[in-house]
Amino acid sequence: MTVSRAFKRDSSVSRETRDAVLRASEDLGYVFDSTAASLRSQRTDFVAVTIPSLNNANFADTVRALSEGLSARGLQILLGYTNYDIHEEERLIEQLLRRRPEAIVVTGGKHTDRARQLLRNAGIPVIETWDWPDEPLGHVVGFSNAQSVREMVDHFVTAGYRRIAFIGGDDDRDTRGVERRAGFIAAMKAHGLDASRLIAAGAPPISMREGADAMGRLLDSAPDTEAVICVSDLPAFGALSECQRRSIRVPDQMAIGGFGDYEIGAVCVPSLTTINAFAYDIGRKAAELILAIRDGKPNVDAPARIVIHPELILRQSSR
Amino acid sequence: MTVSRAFKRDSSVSRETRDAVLRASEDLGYVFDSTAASLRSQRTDFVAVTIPSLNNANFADTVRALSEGLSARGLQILLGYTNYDIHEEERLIEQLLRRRPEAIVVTGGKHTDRARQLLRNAGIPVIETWDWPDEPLGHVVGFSNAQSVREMVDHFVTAGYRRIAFIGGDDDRDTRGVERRAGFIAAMKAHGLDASRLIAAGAPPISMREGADAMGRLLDSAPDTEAVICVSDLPAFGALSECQRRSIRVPDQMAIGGFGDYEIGAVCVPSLTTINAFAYDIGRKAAELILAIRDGKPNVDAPARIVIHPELILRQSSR
DNA sequence: ATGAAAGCGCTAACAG
DNA sequence: CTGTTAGCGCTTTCAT
Repeated sequence: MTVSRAFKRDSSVSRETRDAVLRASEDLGYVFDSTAASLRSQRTDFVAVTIPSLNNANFADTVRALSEGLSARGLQILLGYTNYDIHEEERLIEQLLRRRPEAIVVTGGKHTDRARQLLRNAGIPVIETWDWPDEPLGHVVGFSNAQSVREMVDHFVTAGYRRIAFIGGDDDRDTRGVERRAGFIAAMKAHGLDASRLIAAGAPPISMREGADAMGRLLDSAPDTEAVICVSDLPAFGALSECQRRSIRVPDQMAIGGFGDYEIGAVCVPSLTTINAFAYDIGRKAAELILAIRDGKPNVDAPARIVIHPELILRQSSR
Repeated sequence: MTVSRAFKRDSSVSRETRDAVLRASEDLGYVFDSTAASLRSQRTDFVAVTIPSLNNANFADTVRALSEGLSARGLQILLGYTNYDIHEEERLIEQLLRRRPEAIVVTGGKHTDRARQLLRNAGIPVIETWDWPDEPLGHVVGFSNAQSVREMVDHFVTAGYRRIAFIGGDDDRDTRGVERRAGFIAAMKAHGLDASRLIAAGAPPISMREGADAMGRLLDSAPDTEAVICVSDLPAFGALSECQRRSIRVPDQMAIGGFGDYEIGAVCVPSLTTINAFAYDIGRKAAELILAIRDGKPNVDAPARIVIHPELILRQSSR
């Protein structure tokens, strides 16, 4: 018991005793066993997190913020990626819950029925992010992807663009991408404009290369297009690069909009008009929420609805 | 016991019994407790992985390959990031080892003395990656960063460039970056060339923006520079963008080389000469090694020395 | 094919 | 400030 207390810096162990314990541990090569501690105390200090892909700077920012916020309090992230597939997500959630995390943060608001049931029954805080679900499972830190793109379309129309295309994924796995496309279509129709210039760039996540290829097809098939909105800054940069290869001036001959405010959009020439979804803030606020619930803050009984307001950033790729 | 066997698909449980158990579990909302299983069986099915940063496509590729290779065998990754700091790495390794991972994969070959001791005493396979340490702790899947950059310098010199600069970090935290700079200096000196055009771009990881700023300072202070080699493709792209802003033609007036073969280098205009370090292969081979050791393959008693051969990729940013 | 007994390494609860 | 007892939920081992 004294060793146990010494390791968790319990104030009832004298300084000398604790130092002696820690010194002896170092000599013996003893390493504290969290597995046993977790079993007995029923506290794992794990927070499970699922993201669609590791190779995405937006989600990486969210996870980084979560990690920074939670590690300060001794919580460790148990990370899994779903590859943009809700069935893979279901399997992953089942695996993660077996580790008895104390909270779970998922990306997106669309899940299989069984995943929803697993999450509801888990008895831990569930936080859905990067989305604004109709029927949240618990807490939400997110925004409407459709609404964000609608605002960009509105801006483009106000700026005088009429023949606007959308470059996105060619299947419905990326639910945030689907929402963004739906927002594009709804906004175009609201303006009485043709919403049929939809270019399928490949399976999500859409890469720079796929964005470039999609731009090539768009220029071949609908050369009178005046502007294109892309599902993320990555294909938007690819589209820009294709314009450069074809000596098409951006924004004079073609305006381009992206999504996500990736670093590349701020640095490239011309810089990219985009939408900042505040990826880091999403993670930071999710971490704060988890810690508040853990501390039993009085007003956290009701599920939180933390809304992020994505910001339209106007840069050189549009006028 | 029957429930326990049913959950691990033990053949000695009849089909009907197993199905009944699984159905009842679903009805009751039972979720298997891996913590208890781990404690009793002394097998956690965890593999610990440390990387400098989550927001880096190269390391993300390595982790993705690890994850894909290991999850097929039921192993879960316990990921931590060191923020390019070996003291942070020491703290992280200590935390991770408490979870009793069955192997640990670390990025880099430089660690604090205490971290080295912790890793040696852990009694699990240790794999150092992305480096070629003088005194490996165990297994290695990596390459010499210095040698890779030397080859790029050799190529640039053969192509006729003489006044060559290097853009890298301004402290020694990123040990791979330090190695790359050392390789640059050694190669320049070997050719009898001036190796003093070293631009400090900021604290690692060096961003696109920092690369652009560094290029600006280089052009201001040493406008006769003919070529620049960057510690990664990210600052290399930033440097390219700065040249574009100043209407400096690449590669005619300035050649640029990067490192890491990030997607941007293949897509941007002009495309970037770079070095492919085969990030995905590093993770894949580390995963294969872990599985081979786990299966007790006969010839895995000696520490593995798996060498990756980075490849120089010549593109439009150099001639 | 199924079950009983013991114990993995900690910590909660209680005692002093 | 330190120690004793019991037990977290599984799996190992042995028995039937």
